[in-house]
Amino acid sequence: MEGSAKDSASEPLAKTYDPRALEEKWYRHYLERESFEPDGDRAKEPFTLMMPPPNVTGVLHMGHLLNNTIQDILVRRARQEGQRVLWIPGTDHAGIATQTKVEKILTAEGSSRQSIGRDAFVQRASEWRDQHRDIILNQLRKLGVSPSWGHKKHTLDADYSRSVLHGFVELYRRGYIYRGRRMVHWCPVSQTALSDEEVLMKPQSGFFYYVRYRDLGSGELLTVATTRPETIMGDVALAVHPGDERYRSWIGRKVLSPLAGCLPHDEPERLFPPEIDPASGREETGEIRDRSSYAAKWVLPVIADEAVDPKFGTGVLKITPAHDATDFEIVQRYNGRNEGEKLPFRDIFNPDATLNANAGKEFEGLDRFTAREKLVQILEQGGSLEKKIPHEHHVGFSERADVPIEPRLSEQWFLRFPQGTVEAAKKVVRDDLIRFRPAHWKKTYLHWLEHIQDWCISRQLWWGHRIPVWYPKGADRNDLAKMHVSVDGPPDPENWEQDEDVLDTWFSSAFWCLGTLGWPDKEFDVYRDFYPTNELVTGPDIIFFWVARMILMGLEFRPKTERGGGQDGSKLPAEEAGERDILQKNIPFRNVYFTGIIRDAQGRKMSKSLGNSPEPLELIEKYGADGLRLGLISIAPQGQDILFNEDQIAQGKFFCNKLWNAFRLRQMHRNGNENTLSLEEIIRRIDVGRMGAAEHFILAQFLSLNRVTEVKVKGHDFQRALWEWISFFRHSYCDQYLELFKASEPDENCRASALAVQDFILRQLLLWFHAFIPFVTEEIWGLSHYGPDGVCLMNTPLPTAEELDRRLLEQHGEFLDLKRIDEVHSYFRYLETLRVLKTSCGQESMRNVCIYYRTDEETAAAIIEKFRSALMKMAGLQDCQRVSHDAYLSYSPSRTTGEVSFFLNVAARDVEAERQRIIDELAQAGKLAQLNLQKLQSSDFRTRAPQHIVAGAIESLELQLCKGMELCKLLRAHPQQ
RNA sequence: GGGCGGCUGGCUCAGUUGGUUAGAGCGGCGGAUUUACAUUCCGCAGGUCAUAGGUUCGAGUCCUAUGCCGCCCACCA
Repeated sequence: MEGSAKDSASEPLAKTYDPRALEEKWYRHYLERESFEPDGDRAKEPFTLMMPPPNVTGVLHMGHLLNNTIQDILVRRARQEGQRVLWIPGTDHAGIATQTKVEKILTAEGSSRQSIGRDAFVQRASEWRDQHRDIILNQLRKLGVSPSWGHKKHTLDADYSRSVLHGFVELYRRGYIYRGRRMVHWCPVSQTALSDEEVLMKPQSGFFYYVRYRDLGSGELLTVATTRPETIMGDVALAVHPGDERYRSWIGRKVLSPLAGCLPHDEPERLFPPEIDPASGREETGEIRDRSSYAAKWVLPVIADEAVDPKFGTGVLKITPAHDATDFEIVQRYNGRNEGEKLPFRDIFNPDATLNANAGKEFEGLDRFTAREKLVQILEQGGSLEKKIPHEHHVGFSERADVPIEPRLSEQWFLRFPQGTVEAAKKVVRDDLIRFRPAHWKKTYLHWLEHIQDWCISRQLWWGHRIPVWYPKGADRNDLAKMHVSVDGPPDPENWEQDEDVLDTWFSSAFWCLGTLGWPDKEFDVYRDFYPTNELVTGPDIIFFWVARMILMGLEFRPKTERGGGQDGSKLPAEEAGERDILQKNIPFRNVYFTGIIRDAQGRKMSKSLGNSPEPLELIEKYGADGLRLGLISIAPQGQDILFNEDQIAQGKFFCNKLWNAFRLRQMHRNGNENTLSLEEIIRRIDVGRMGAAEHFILAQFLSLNRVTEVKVKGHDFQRALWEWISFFRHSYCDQYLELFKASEPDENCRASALAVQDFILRQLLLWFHAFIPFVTEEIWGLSHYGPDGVCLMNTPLPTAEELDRRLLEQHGEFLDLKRIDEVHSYFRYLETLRVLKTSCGQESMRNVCIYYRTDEETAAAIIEKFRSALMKMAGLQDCQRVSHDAYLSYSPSRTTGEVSFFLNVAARDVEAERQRIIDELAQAGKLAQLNLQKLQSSDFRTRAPQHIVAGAIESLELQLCKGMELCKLLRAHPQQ
């Protein structure tokens, strides 16, 4: 196999890091070995993750990249920690979206779904789906994701469909699913009902039309304010608040619609004569109502209802019960109260939101907005329009079709979640049995459950799971006793007709954690130890659509599994709703990680229409999957929106390159007897007695970081841990340690020990970074022989910090020398001071400068002498000499750390500037000293602050005073001439 | 109308239970060098931590109010 060892000698790393070839090579390698399938070893703890199934109609976007990168990191890390990982990928059939796509194709062919019929349409849609279902998943492979491809699911797969239908049948049997004629949100474009969640409220500027209705008897006028005058033909009453003094006398009276008599084809003689006697109005009304449909249409009673807000508009509401949810309820209440007269529910719209025959000849066939204009014109001409004023209000839009929805009265299927399950769903999240990250989404989730509404789950579409309900042919469908509800249908299908509707796609997604594992069939046994799942990674925008509903379904069905403990199919008894341990076993997942939305540099949402989204595959091409993954994660704070910046992605690639080169350097220092580089071998090769100070320094830092970041990773704080490792590697390891290593000239034995320390760190770095950048680490791993031949990095466990500490201790005992580590810290401090000194005098490029230093502290002098050669190389010096403790070089540029002062052996170009700089620095030291002094002067501070803070203040004061003294001496060496 | 999140150098963000002089990356400016790596390294400039109060020996951090930006929920026709 390429990339793994053929012999024991190391293969050199190529001069340049080229992600393309090696990423492709390794992905193929993993697939061939089925490395992503769950390990068969049942002793290992299972780890399950369900990929949120992308829509088959979708294209890969930035959100997918981020989301799947996070998931991949989680599962790769779980594998490295010795867990048996099952990550199920899949796709969603996307009911409305797919149906719309296929219908468009049919339209282009001059055909339609109606003309080809249901079976042929479903066939066409299936074909289209088959062509597109794996596109996104295949694109995701380029990102290097590692789901268990062998367990791929699609929501319309036969087995998954059975799970969905079983869920429906069971919920029906338990009495939570019912059919009813109710007001629903209707999308006139898709021509289907929608759930509340699929409606988006958008602000719209329109008009408030004040329309006059005339009392049938007295001729008095009553003004109604409405935003939808086109529904006047659907009016069946006017309503006022029962307590509204202004209109009390109107209740029970009859008014004439302002449209009456205004239409050209209307028959004026049927109208009531204007001179009608008010006293007899009541009887006349009744009479005319009875004998004329015309009157029935135009004569409206004024009724009273609490729902009317007296303060809004004129306080009078026109009632169109077929086109407004509030009006519908008002009429229902009214009809419930009234034994005699019942108000009708007059529907004046077609399914596509054009007006129908009920609206009259003038309007039939018109679009609702055209009708509005025409109607306003007619009202104006008829003198019934009092005024129109601009009005800003919110209108519900269909999420998919982006058109205003119509409230529509229709026969639909609804799901009402049982209160016990709803309470349990609240509890599991409130008490962190399911942990939300970031936690603030808990409130949003709980608020939704507090106000949970019945869910309209039927859709008037053909593409989806057809509702498993059959009616006897020709019988009354409302006869519930005769209905057949089952997964497999009636045994004599020829005598039945199936419900035409399909289920909401989100209803089918609600079973994703169950159905993908084979629930409720026997097959579930195979996977039962994978439920409940561990993690869910998704966007907060589908918290209601998907997350909440999966939790509800999981708790409702309580599948019996190894990890869970529910009674399969049993109800969740209300008294158990408080039982923490039972709930713990029945949740569908334990952690939910909500990702942020990726926005463009200006903070706008990425969208196709704006064209502001980079092409994901191009990014991979440009920066490599590893670079892209690392860049993406490094800019993605937990749960916050992310402003996309391509420069940051480039940084990801730069890091991979740096890593690559650090290993090239290591390989250049290889010697012959380093064939195996197992952890054991590496530890053995560290010769503690010959370890340099630099190795003490870097190893201590490494071990400490290892411990600290492990805690962060456990808390899912990957980004923070990642930053620390990146910074350690770049700054501490490469820039500080390796440069020092290269600059010093250790003897052979010390050198061997240093290389062993490097291997110890590098090996762990590869393991640690592997979950983030799998390919480049795998490639380097293979070339460096850190594991046995043929064993991938992917299959190598990540040693814990505790384990590394323990193994070092076992082999070598406590050996880190704090004093020597401190020396290295001092070295870097002196080096920095020297660099600043050179730069500030414009001597950066000079390598022939000589430095003098003076110090009163012999330890400081010893450190400088010890690191002299490295210091000279790194700072670019020709010489570095100590001068006697009281020698200050006049007019020489200088810098002091307080303990050591450095002088350049050239005269300062600008003595005054040098003097000024010293004084500025002195002022700064004085300011800080003063600050600490002030604190110490306060007895409150001395008594109330903790001792270490007080001690810190004293120490800081001392430091600044020492530095100040030294600066004063330097100042004296620059006398005014 | 209700709720949530944010406000820290030019930009993007860190800043854990309050504690020495508020950090980083990018960008800017100035440099280095036949170097494991220019996909590199060194240095510099730049911040009254949105505003006003309060608590405290001590506030970017806690409390109250206000402002602005963003998001979610909501049947006011």
